[in-house]
Amino acid sequence: MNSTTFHNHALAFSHNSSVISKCKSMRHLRQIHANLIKTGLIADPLVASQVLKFSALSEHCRRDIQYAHKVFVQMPQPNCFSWNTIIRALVEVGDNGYSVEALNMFYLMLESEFVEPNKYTFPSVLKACANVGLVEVGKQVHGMIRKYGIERDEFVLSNLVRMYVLCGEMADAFVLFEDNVSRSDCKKMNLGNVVLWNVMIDGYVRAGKFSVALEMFNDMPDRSVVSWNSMISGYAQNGFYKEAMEMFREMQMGDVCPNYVTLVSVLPAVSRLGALELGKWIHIYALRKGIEIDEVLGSALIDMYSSCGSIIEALEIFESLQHKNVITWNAMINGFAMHGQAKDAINYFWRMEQVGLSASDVTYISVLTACSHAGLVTEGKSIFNHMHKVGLEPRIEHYGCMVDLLGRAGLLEEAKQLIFEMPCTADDVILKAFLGACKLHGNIDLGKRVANELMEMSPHDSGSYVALSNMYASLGKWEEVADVRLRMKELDVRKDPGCSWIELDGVVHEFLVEDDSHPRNKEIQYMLKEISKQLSLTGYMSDTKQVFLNIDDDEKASALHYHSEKIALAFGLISTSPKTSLRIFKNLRICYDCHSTMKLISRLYKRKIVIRDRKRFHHFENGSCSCMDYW
DNA sequence: CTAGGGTTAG
Repeated sequence: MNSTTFHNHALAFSHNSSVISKCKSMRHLRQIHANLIKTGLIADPLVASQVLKFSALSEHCRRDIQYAHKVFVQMPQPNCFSWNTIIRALVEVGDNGYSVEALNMFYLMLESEFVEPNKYTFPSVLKACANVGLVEVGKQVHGMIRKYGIERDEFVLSNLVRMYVLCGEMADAFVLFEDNVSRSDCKKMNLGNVVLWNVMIDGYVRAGKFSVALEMFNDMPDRSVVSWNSMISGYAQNGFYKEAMEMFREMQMGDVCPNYVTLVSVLPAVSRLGALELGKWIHIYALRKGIEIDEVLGSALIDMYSSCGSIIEALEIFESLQHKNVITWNAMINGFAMHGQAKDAINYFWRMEQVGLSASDVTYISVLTACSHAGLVTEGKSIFNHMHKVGLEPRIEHYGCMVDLLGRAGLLEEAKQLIFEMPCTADDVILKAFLGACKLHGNIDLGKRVANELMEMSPHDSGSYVALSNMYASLGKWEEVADVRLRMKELDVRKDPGCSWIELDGVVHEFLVEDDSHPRNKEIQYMLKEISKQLSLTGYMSDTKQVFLNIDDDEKASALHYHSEKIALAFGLISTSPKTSLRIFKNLRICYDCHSTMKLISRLYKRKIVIRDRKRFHHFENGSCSCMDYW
């Protein structure tokens, strides 16, 4: 190559390189690529690498791994950078990547005599091992890393530890972690160090070892936003909602600011606890901080608002989102389902298909639940059939919805038939739905059989015993009730304690059945007496049919007055100014008596009362409930 | 060229 052509070449390269770096679409890249082939400039490994890098890893547009692969295999002598690029692209594409392909590519790289893997190669290779859970391969790779003497590189090291963590080998991860953390001076706690702690914390959270994770979290010298996020999402995903929210609160006391992921992680906990005030704060925080409300954060907000009783605000978020994916629609449809707005759920279900998104299996669960809670049998059936039409195989959850839909509507025979006909074997949830229907429609014979089957299936689940006992109680068969209770005692099965909570000024107050532990218990008790006095003035008689105990009517009535939602209600009434609406949450489903009481109170005290029970919302206003007494 | 995320039958 003489100096002129070299000069031209260098010019051409810098020109093409900048063209590629400004490239915004694969279409555009193809044009440039074609041109490079025509002019022969593609022969320059640096130019070819740029083309490869764009098609494999561009962040401006959808990557095209197939195209990248074609570019790569046409390279006569790919350099180390090219190998690293294609391996990383293979690991990163899609959800779990083409990890096996990436590993195969890595093996080819090892065989190539022109290149050696370097510290940029191994992070991707380790990720591939972790993705497919190949610890043995990971260990071999670990050996190679040692041989190359790059084990101490912070990126290599953190990926190495993460590989062990994701393969469930916490002991191996810990050895590496400890070796490297104790080695470093306390003075220079660098970023790589925080990452190692974070990876370990994440590992313990994944392994369910929350106390170890927390201990490490407390011990670590420096916490980044990721450290907080790992703890928060770990708690939230494992049902430790209070802990997740507590962490989030604590985080705000410190100097690390919540980011996008923090919000997305904590919102499910806020939803489950119904902490609307905090949820609103998070929404405003995102707006104030300029955190983009995309379809992911948007879906979490929709779920939060609808789970906290504010379906209108949920809808506002939904409408405001430019990009909506299936999960966004699901969150909205599920919101309608929870609020008993079955017609809306169904409308949005069809609208979703109109805008070209196909409903997922989750969508069907939500829309079928909506039909079930509203008694829309015909609609539910046709939507269930629609599933077949679009080629979605109903899962047991869908059959569960249908059994519930039919059973609730009193079509017990049809429900039973479906249980026999469905391709999967009935699980406890299906039988519980059916049992609930038997109970609702007073079919004691069928109910008894299902309850017994259920008790055999899961003898330590209190549900079947309670349902059976309630069925007997409603028929006044006290001997049988005592019998069921004896069986429970023998097997040490306990009724799930009812629990309700109410959020006032951002603080969640929790009440159990017959709870007298609240600091304002005296006033609460006084209010409860006042309520029952008011109720009896209207001639209301407690419905004691569903009381679990065989005691006399007076005692039963008082037992009902101490259901946790009533205590929470009394507390809400004495703690808020007149006309304020009250939102109460309950871990179980609301009982018939509490439901009637709430209706009356909404009229007597002129309060809107919103109750979220285990499954859905009840909006009480002026003596009636949004569920139209069908729940 | 490291770590963290949303919807789901009783």
